[in-house]
Amino acid sequence: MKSKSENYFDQVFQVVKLIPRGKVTSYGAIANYLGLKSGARMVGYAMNASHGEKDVPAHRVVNRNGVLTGKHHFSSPKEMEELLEKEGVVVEDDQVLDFETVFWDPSKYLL
DNA sequence: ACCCTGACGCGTC
DNA sequence: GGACGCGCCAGGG
Repeated sequence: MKSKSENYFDQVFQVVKLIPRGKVTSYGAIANYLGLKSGARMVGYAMNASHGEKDVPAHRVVNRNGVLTGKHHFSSPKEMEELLEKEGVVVEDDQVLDFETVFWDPSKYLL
């Protein structure tokens, strides 16, 4: 047992794993869906731990602005936008275009 | 064992 | 309308 926090870490991982291909979501949306009082911050920390998780597409998680904030955490800064564009998500200047269109809200699409 | 920093978001000034 | 601070947790040096 590492710690109890791993519990909510796992919660975040589950949701991220469920993000459909070609869609993106925001840290806040996940936090809101999980009801994390601390907010998006915890989601961010959780993503940090998602490094070992192979099934966690962290590249589909952006901030509320649609900006690829965590791109620098990948093997290569370009990897995130490449992965997204590969899935059909248009990214320009580290920002997701048509963010509302490709936005996938867990609490809305996930019951 | 302590100090620091870090994938966010929102309310206020 | 822009800038700043707060809240919260964990892992690393």
